[in-house]
Amino acid sequence: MKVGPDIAMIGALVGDPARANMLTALLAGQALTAGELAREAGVTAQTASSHLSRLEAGGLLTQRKQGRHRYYALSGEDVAGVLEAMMGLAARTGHTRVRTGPKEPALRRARVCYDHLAGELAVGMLEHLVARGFVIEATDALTLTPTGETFMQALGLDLPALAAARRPLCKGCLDWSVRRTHLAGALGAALLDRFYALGWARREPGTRLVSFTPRGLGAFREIFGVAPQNDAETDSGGDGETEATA
Amino acid sequence: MKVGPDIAMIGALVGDPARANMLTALLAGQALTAGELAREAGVTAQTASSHLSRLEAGGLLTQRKQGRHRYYALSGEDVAGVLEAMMGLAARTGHTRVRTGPKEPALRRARVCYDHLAGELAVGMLEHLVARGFVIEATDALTLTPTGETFMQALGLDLPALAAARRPLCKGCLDWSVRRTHLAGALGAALLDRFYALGWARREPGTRLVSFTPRGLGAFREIFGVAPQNDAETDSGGDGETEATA
DNA sequence: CGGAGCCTTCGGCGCGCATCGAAGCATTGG
DNA sequence: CCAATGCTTCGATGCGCGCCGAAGGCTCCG
Repeated sequence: MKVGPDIAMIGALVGDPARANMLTALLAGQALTAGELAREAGVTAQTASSHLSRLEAGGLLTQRKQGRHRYYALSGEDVAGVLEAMMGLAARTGHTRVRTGPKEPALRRARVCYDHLAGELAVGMLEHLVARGFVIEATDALTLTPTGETFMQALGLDLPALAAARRPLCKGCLDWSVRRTHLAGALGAALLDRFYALGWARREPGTRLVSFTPRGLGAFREIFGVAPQNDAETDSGGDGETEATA
Repeated sequence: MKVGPDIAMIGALVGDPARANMLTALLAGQALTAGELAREAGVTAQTASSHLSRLEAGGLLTQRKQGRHRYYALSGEDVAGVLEAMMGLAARTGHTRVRTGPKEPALRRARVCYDHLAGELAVGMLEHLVARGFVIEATDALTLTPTGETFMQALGLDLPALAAARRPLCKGCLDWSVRRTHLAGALGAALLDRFYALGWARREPGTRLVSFTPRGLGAFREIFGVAPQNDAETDSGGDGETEATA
């Protein structure tokens, strides 16, 4: 009985602004040091330390010592998924400023979600994969079909290696901007890596932005049939997420 | 732009044990009164009231006045989705025991709601009554038409007696399985009684379950045109907690 | 109408915890 | 060895808010 308290613990962890800022910063997928997270959250190192151990004790974060640094990262993809879902909720319930910030549109277009692609492009991609029968979308479960495997291998993915990993191959992740499922899991991560390797896109350092080159966008659209709309540039710069404001 | 604080607000709402209990209680889908939720959360009515307005202000709950009760329900499927995702997280991080409620499907199909029928069967029945012009459904108000009166009398209902009662003849009542209105009021209660009398169905003692006999289900479907799908059995007893009562 | 049930608002109490200053370990580098 | 950096622990402070008792508003019922 009493499942309430359990989810309350998760909620309470996310419920503090400082911790929420840390978590959203870590949504970018890369591990950050305690100091960076403190700055990100706008609190002192002591306070951040307290928050971080709390988050780790709660199972949301993993920690790795390296030299005199302590690197923190989300403990898993599911954490990222829940956070994204909560962002979506916050957006829908309208208690968030709908005021679109300067770099919002680009984020909405293509960004990294933990280790895979998110945003309109990602949603469109999955949509296309499903339409062509490469992926089957049941309730909450995604499966790669045999023809889908062929397709992925043609893209240059090493499927056997992916299948060998303990990690689930396909997973759905709710996208907060589009409010639709996009592809996560080992396959989602591998695809994003492939896009980088092909020179189609690259990370904007310090942000969650994924910016596609014109050539990459063209290739992406040709293969995945995602609607055009050029997002083109990203102003970059900026701090690390959370803030921005005009 | 502060996306952090937004998810922090959601988190904080879920983060309080009392509120978390309310939310998980509502996760079953059915709307509950403020009092029931107070009991569910183990707090007094005043405290619950405060929590509920907070949850409503936060956009997680919707509220509907019905008589001297105030029914609260999750504001949408996405809220339920986020809550379940959080429960999943809590389960994974090992800070909880998972409890799966395997008694739900039958309840979803047909159950008693106070004194009338609820569940898919009930929603389908009202749908049919409206489609055939026996009942007119305005916003929040249901009216029995003359042809509807004839129909009810053909079923063996004593309409004059029902009309004589102080109790409103027709009333709408929220149902969670289809998130639609089903028929309550004196007519709804009389219909359920009639089903019992006809031997179509009977209560499972100690639960809210209403189990139809095969013959009764057939007759019901013939008359009200509700989609087939045999509900077959009802498992075990279950606790019954939350709700019910008279 | 008056009484009862359901719920909300108001006021005050008290705990929890986020926060920061200062000090204590650890690691790196000279 | 000492100094510097990165992070943690300790202690104290203050605010937020969860909680309930009491009182008021609605609604239903006889």
